[in-house]
Amino acid sequence: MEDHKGEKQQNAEELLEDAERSVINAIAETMDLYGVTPSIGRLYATMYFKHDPLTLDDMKDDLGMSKPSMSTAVRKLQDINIVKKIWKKGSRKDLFLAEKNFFQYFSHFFGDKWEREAKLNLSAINYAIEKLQQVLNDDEISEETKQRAEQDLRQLEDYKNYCHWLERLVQSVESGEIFEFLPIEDTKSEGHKEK
Amino acid sequence: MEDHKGEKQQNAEELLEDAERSVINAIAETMDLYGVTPSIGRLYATMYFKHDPLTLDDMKDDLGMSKPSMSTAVRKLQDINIVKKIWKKGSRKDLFLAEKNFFQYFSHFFGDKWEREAKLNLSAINYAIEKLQQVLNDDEISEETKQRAEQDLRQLEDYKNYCHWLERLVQSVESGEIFEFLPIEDTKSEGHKEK
DNA sequence: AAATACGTTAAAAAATAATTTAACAAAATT
DNA sequence: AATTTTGTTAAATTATTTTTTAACGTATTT
Repeated sequence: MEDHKGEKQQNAEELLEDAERSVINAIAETMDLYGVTPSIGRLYATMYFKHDPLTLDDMKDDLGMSKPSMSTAVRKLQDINIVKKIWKKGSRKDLFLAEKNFFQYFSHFFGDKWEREAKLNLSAINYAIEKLQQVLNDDEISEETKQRAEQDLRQLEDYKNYCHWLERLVQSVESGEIFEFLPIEDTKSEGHKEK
Repeated sequence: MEDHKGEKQQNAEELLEDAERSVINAIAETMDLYGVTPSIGRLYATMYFKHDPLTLDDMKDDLGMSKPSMSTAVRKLQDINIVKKIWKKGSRKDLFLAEKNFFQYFSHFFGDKWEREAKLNLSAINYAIEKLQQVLNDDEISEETKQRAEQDLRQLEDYKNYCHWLERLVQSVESGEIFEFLPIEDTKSEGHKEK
């Protein structure tokens, strides 16, 4: 009945696993909310609790998945800049470490997406505005068509303003300026670890 | 060779279609970026250019899809609060109208997600912190396990701060306070239409 | 009251996406 | 130089999601 570990010790390890598991699930579910697939979310969440960098084989063992899956998953995480490849003398294998500062995470994740969103849409909007102006500059066009063009144009000007606003949001997130407006507060006493 | 519409008129209509199509594609692609499926994104984008409310049959015809698809798609758009059901005297059919103010869109879309994210994670974090404290309060636990618990605890305190920050971000987005920090600027001369 | 119109749910089919196994190429070790 | 290790790509498989067709229930009209 007696094991090599004390039962208290064993219980403590279970508590710890349990604690980590609950947060891992929450993180993965959160990422799913923004279109990151559950497996990739789970990989990030698992790495979040690792204090040393992981190899692809470590990930494979931790998640019980194949190595090619880990390879592609970790690349996606690198693409959104929340996992970095680490160089370490001696190790032949690639090593990966997760970004643990969620403010950093937030900046990369949303910053990149918003930037892409603004660029993508501004390009389409400008193209559209040009076409609409061509319609409005022609006299032989029916009133109905012209009105629709005008209405579209008004709407797109608003949309354009939104895209520019997004760009400024990105800027303030990436520069950290936003944290002057919405400061990072510490619920616990000690000073916050910033990079 | 001559049609019932003047060829200029016909060309104008094509330009207009072309203009709208380019923006529709951009909006749908953008929404896809955040995990909204292409069809649902395309539906919203199509509705964005309609100035009168649409019925399910209108949508069906516009997108060339089945009515049940439209029914479920429009419900998802209602869920993220970017499409509203409209009541209109006389019409038996349900009528739907898209939110056209993208600042409003932004607030609903990200506000709701961030709120959910914060709540979900805070709940998991608090659960985890409780477990970890149990480990730390027990004397018969190995130093190694305790250190891991302490490290997790420190990390989770940071995570908690992030979640609270998210909550305040939501608040400032929903109250409109954020637009004092990052004002909505008009690239065109006229004043911006606010609700 | 019977018939039609409308929206939704359920089941089936089709289309996508995720995952694995196998094959490969590059680098390091023996 | 031959062999092993490592990471990635390609093809095949599996799983999931999306979409449709069919069936249903409610309300409206005739």
